[in-house]
Amino acid sequence: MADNKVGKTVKEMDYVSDEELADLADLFKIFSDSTRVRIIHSLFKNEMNVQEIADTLGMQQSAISHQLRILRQSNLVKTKRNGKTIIYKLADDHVYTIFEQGLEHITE
Amino acid sequence: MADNKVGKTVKEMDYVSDEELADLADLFKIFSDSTRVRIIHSLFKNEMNVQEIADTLGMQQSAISHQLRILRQSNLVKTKRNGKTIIYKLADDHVYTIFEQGLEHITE
DNA sequence: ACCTCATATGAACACTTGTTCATATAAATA
DNA sequence: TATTTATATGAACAAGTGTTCATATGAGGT
Repeated sequence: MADNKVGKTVKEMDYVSDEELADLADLFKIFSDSTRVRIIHSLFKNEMNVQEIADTLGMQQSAISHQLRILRQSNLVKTKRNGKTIIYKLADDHVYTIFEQGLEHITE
Repeated sequence: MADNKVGKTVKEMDYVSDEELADLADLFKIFSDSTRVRIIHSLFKNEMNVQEIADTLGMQQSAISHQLRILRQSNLVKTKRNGKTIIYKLADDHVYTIFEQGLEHITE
């Protein structure tokens, strides 16, 4: 801790394995596409079905569906059925914090 | 705020422009490569010159130098000269917080 | 001033990624 | 059960990315 140049820690950052660091990179890779970022951001306010998301972003249903699959596989979104449509919502609010930190870095 | 599904905010997440969201994606894109993540992580402990980083990661000097250029252009690392070598250090400790949040998400 | 050597750069390559278009799938409702 | 329709999927393509190899650059030390 004493030789830690960047100050206090919440989770200790020493001794993180290369595998964990690779997983970390994979997580950030999901946030590295603006379509996915816009999808996530739009889900902060309301849960939505696929077509609503597509309409909100002004993109094709297929493109959105492909991206939703990636978000699903990473357990970042959850789904539930409502009649004929499938409604997407964020899996947890961890992403919110990560986005906040990122935005703070950008707008400084 | 009342209709915010994910709870309290530090920085308000409503009304973020598409341009800001694109910038956010670009920031995460930098963290989406495991080499860059490993470089950043190794700089948490000590500042290092290019060859030291390459040796630490077991990679070629050229590969590291290419990645350091990306980190430099994003103002994530700073350089100073020490004799013949150029020493890299993190520009600020914002990255540390972002990494922590990411690691917490992974290890939960 | 001239080497030396650490770092930076450019071209080439294989690999990955996001979108579109066309179509398959499957649950709902008549 | 048949039909409808929202969503998912696969192939194809263009664009982007990270590494290697070879070489340029330029500041340091003599």
